[in-house]
Amino acid sequence: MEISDDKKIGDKELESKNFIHNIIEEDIRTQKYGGRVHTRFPPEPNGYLHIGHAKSICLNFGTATKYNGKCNLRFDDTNPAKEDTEYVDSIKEDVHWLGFDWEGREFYASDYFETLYEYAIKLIKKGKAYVCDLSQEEMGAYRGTVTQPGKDSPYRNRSVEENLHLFEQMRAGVFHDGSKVLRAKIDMAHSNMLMRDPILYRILHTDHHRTGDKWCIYPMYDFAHGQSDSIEGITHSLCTLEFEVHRPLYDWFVKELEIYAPQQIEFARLNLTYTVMSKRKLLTLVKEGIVRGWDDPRMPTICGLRRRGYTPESVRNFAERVGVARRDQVIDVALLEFCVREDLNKKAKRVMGVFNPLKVTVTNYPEGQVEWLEAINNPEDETAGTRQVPFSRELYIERDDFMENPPKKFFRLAPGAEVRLRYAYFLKCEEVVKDTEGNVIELKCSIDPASKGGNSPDGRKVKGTIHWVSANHALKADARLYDRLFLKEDPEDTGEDCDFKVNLNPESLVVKECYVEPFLKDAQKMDKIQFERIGYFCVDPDSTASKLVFNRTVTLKDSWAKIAGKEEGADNK
RNA sequence: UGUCCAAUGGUGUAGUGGUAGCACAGCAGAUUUUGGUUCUGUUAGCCUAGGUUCGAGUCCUGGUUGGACAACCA
Repeated sequence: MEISDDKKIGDKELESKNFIHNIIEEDIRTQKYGGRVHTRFPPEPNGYLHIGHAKSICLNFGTATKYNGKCNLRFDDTNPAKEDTEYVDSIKEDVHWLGFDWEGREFYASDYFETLYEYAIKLIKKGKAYVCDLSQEEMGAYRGTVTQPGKDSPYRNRSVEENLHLFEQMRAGVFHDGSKVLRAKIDMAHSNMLMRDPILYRILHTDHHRTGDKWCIYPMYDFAHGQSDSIEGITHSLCTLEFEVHRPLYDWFVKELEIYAPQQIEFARLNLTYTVMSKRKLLTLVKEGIVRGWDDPRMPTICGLRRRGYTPESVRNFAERVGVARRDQVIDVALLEFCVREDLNKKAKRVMGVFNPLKVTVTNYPEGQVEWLEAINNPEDETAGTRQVPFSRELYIERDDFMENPPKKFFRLAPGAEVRLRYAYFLKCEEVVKDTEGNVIELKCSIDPASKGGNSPDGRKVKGTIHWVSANHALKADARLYDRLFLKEDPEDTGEDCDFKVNLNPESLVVKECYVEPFLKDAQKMDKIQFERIGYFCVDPDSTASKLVFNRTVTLKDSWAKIAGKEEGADNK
């Protein structure tokens, strides 16, 4: 796979520093690893990647790039019961989409099963590991608690020969699942629970997605991860804070095994307001049909963000801006939204689309006449060029752009008021047509023919410019208006006996039919556009030749909504 | 009633003993054929009590608050 130019990593992302970079620069200075920098991104292939993983991906790959080092993609596949190639494929796609390349260094912990087995033998021979027959419940009891020391297993003092023999038999499939484990012999009274003779291997007669039925014993995370780092020559093993307590064990293994020692450095995982991030909760959303799947545009998964219309650059920029530190972080989702607006503002073509149509008849414009008017595709990018937009006697404008009794600061259309139709004419409202119930159903307006293109030769100013489409030329399309999935900043902030689902936003998806200009008829799936004055959208893969489907990525900032909101608040006082 | 980790504006993040800075959010204004963008200004911060020092956000000690740790998960 090639990485296209627009996915290349920008200089900006290489400039900033964090505490990990400080450590690395010191290590380079002291030649701790001969000046090498080698990181890795180590997902377990048991689920889809989310924005939190994106932070880790950007940190690991970005750090390698910054210091002319390397970053491996390594699948931590030591639990065959949960893992699958389906996830391997999606993870590779997502990492690549983000703009990173592992240059063929695609590794698997399962690649090292044989070496890991030999490492275990070495530990047994040193008297540092033993086969234990305690049941799961018994082992729990022997382990003690965080405030009380554990006690030694009765199997702790088996001879090296017996342990060797038993471990060989474990591998040979002599024992059934759960009947025996291999444990490290460390200290059952250690203040760190993980050092109380942790399990190295368990028996699992389950086929592995890569090694098939070759193994019926599998290494635990702690015995596999650090040694995999060591085998790959990783210098800085970056992981999240919850692995901090594992570090003494990580160091213990490389020391006892007398192998190359990478260093583990922990950083805070990413949390977002109005968002749940745990795999379990995301799975709940999918399984219960609350969202349409892992790539539902409301999901914080990378594939969800992609379908929502986020760009790799915007996600990378976000990862850069959130920073890397050791205190828990809850990032305002507004920062994510800012990042995507920032990128899309530079890239998205502007087009007009009407979401809540109100019919306008231009009474002084001849029936049947059509003019094609020139419109700028992107004021932020001259190379985006221009397009032609059809104008005719019958138009649709946005219902919100007309008020019969407007407040002072309302610059849009009102009886007797004049606005500019973008790229077209000044338009004046002459008459309001209502149905029998008093609802406004149509506006009869006139244009100033001299103002064609949007400026009047007499220098007359209008304060408002509104968007429109020609009724007979407009395409009907579906718009999926996405919003935050949860109503509360902290979805976990629930009453007693409630779970996060009580905080779901019932309007996180509103489907609307809209009218868009004919320019869009050739739009391709995943194309990103801005409907002027509305928001950024992308073309959903569900689109067909006969009907386009647009996903709202994010709204435009709306300072009118703020003003209007304040007026309303004032009225209520 | 344990061990470890953390604490800087609303949210994040810099500051490595010497004038607390940046981003987002907020507020005010300018520009504008998107009430978008852009630009300008502005509100707001070192958890606490001691100690070391000429000088402490930074170093030390105690406290407070928050987090992690008792899967044959990773």
